[in-house]
Amino acid sequence: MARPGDPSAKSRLLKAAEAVFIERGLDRAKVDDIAQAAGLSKGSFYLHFKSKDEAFKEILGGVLGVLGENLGQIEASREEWAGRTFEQLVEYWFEQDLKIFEYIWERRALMRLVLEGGGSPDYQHLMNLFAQRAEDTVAGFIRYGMERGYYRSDIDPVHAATFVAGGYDRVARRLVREPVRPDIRLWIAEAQSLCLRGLGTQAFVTSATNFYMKVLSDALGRKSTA
Amino acid sequence: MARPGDPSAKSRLLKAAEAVFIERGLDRAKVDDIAQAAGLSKGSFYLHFKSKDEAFKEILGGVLGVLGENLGQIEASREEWAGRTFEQLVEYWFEQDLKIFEYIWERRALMRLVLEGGGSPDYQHLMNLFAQRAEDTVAGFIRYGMERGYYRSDIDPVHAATFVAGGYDRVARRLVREPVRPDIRLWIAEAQSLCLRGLGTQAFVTSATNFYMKVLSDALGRKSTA
Amino acid sequence: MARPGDPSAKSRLLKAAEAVFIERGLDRAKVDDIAQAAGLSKGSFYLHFKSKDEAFKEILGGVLGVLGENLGQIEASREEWAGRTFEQLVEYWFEQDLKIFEYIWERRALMRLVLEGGGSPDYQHLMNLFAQRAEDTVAGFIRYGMERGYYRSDIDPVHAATFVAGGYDRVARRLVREPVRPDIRLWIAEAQSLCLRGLGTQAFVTSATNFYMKVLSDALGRKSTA
Amino acid sequence: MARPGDPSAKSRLLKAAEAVFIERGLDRAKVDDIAQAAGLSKGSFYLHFKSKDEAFKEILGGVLGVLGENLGQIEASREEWAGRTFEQLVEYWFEQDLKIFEYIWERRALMRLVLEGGGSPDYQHLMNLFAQRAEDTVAGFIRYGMERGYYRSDIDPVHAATFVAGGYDRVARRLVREPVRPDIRLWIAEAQSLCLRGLGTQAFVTSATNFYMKVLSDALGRKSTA
DNA sequence: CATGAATGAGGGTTCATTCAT
DNA sequence: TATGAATGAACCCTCATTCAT
Repeated sequence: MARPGDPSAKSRLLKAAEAVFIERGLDRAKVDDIAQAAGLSKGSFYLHFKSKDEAFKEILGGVLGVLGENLGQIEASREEWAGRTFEQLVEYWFEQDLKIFEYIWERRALMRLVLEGGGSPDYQHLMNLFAQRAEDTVAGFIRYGMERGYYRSDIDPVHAATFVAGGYDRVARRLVREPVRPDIRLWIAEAQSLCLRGLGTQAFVTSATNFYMKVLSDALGRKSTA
Repeated sequence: MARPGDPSAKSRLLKAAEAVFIERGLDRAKVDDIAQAAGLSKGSFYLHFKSKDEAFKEILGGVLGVLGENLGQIEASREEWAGRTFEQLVEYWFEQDLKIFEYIWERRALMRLVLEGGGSPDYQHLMNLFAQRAEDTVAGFIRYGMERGYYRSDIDPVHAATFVAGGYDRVARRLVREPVRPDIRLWIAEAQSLCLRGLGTQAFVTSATNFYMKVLSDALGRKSTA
Repeated sequence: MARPGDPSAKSRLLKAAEAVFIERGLDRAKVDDIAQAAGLSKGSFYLHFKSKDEAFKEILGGVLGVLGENLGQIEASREEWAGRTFEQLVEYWFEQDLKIFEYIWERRALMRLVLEGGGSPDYQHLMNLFAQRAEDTVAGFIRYGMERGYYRSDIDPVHAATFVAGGYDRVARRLVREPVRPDIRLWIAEAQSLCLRGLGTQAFVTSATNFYMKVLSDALGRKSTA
Repeated sequence: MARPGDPSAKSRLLKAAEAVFIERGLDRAKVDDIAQAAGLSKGSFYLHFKSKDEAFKEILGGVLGVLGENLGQIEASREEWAGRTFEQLVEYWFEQDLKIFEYIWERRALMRLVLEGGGSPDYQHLMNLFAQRAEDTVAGFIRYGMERGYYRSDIDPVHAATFVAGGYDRVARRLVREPVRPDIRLWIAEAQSLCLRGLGTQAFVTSATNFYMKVLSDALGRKSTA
């Protein structure tokens, strides 16, 4: 029996699909279950998606898109950096990472599915595409930092970016598996601190350390009161 | 066509099944692939297992059995505890946990599959059974400790056991996802230390702390030389 | 969304349906394609036709109707035949057949679909119905011819009609598959000549032969100048 | 319920598939029907064919293979032609074409399906491949005939082959639609005669004409006695 | 009348399971 | 015991048809 055209149909299907994919994985997720979870029929699913895989790709694209936009914003903001102090840049970087990791945390169930290949190896290339994008962004930063004298001049930006991006990836993979919300600020502070200590010139490291010390002591404060 | 009866057939099938389950998950694992990986035919698989699920259950039962045996040994050894000192008991406990977690680490690929439901929710109850068993064992210990005066007398052994067993479970889940072998002794020391500090009487904690201090400083030593 | 009521809607749909049926066959023709080819929506299609099959039946009915009308006209004209000469009758018969075969040629793409069952055996009975109708008409003629002494008296009109109708059918089937327009007059002359030679009395055959000779020599003339 | 392994299963499936394809076309043919017509289940069909299309391709490949072999034999026999007279060559050519057209006639139901695209346009390219092959063979002949002086020297072999191959194709297409076995010898004689008259030098045509006259008069003899 | 989102039966394909050899 | 052809349930996807707007 037909229903009135419902403009929310697709978003309801996406939501339902996400839930079912998260619960059962790409393979065990039945299109029928997704459709019914959205209050629709199997046929309707195919009005909005070419295939089950397509729906998964769209969900995947959604999160990768948000993450990509964040990377884009960071890159776009580079022009404004010229007038800032070390401390301001470190803080800006910190806030950006925080935003990204908060998003990952919020959508951790899906992100976990995504990071683990969606129950299928067929989508690894999308992840790889995004990983490359992230690595390129990191490489751009490292080059910028080297030009400004923040980072040591003997660094190979590409190799360093590979390493740093790999580190972030690992942190994200751990984050999505945390049973309870960890202190994300602390995680980031640790990761960034590591990067800075690894890459930075003496002056920059000293400068940045103050910022991270504060974050860490705040974190300890939170921990001890928690 | 027929091959000579091979007594190793079943164990080869189990090994092959484990490998294929780990690689592809329960669903994507084809019986044909398992049989061929064991150098046998699909038909032979069914001579040894009632179904694919049965084979999975048997593998699952294997690891849970080993873990269960460990729990059994601990429980069985309780009679011998009477004549031991605090320190000896703590050390004994530590060694038992170490043995269990080493086993989990060795079979981490399979354990991961197991802990994550084998790619299917159908086996969660087996996991739950084992979890209950572990929780009961823990509760038994807590009661024993309370009787002996090691643990505070205001503890609810069941609630406490739930919490402690949950903690261990989480540690195991993290362990099976570690990309490189972590310092398992350190992990256990931290977990046990937490339990003891949470549960123990003052005297017992002080006593045990020496042991854990040693483990921790050994761990730091390992880390700094690594 | 809604368009103004358009009285041409149904005829546009019929035209579009015919085109799509011819191009893709009954099965592969999608209602959506038909509707869009008519500049309408799927829903509109169902305002005018109960089903896709119904639309096909209507198209089929259209051509069979035209052909049937021709048969009807021939039968209805029988009263006027009394006053005519052999030659006039032969010529009249020739012109009627010509009209029918010209129509078949004009609509050969559709007729081919029709004659081949519309890509589906479900409509064979409609064809059979028409075939029966044609055969009955032929039988009526044969009886008329026998009464008048044109045809031999030892003919079984039903059997003969079956044969003759089958012959015509075959000619039609061949016609619709001709890549270029053949000399339809010639085809008819040959078919009719065959019928007459098979059925007619000596006097009638002689009489009619003159007519066919003329057609044939005209045909040769056309061929030689073409 | 399992049956004993039957080595004839695939050939029975092919036979059944051919029958069902011929009866219903590629689209309306259900795999289930094919399997059951072969006394097997749907699943068994997929033991022998990757897909329904694959089965069709295999059948198609079978007939095109036989036809291709015939072309191959003709080409391979060219070395032996040197010592022969015109008449012998013409007769040889005639017999080869006869063999091919007899085969087409024997398998006309399938050939018709093939020539009409199998109810689907997806296999046209296989037909086109074969058509090209045939055209190339014809072109080879024309070149040979020109070298030997049988054919006029002002011919473009490629263009001529295109025309001749197209003619043969049309003859085949008509043949497969004949309701009763036509006089294939006559058809070939007419086609070849046309080719020879179109292509041959005066001497060759005269020479060949005798042969064809004989075939034609035999055909008339057959017709008049039939 | 027109629309197009919604429906669900139908059929292709996969693969766990059976069983005659 | 070992084999692998045969089976058929299950699930994805298509598209004719319905109906609220």
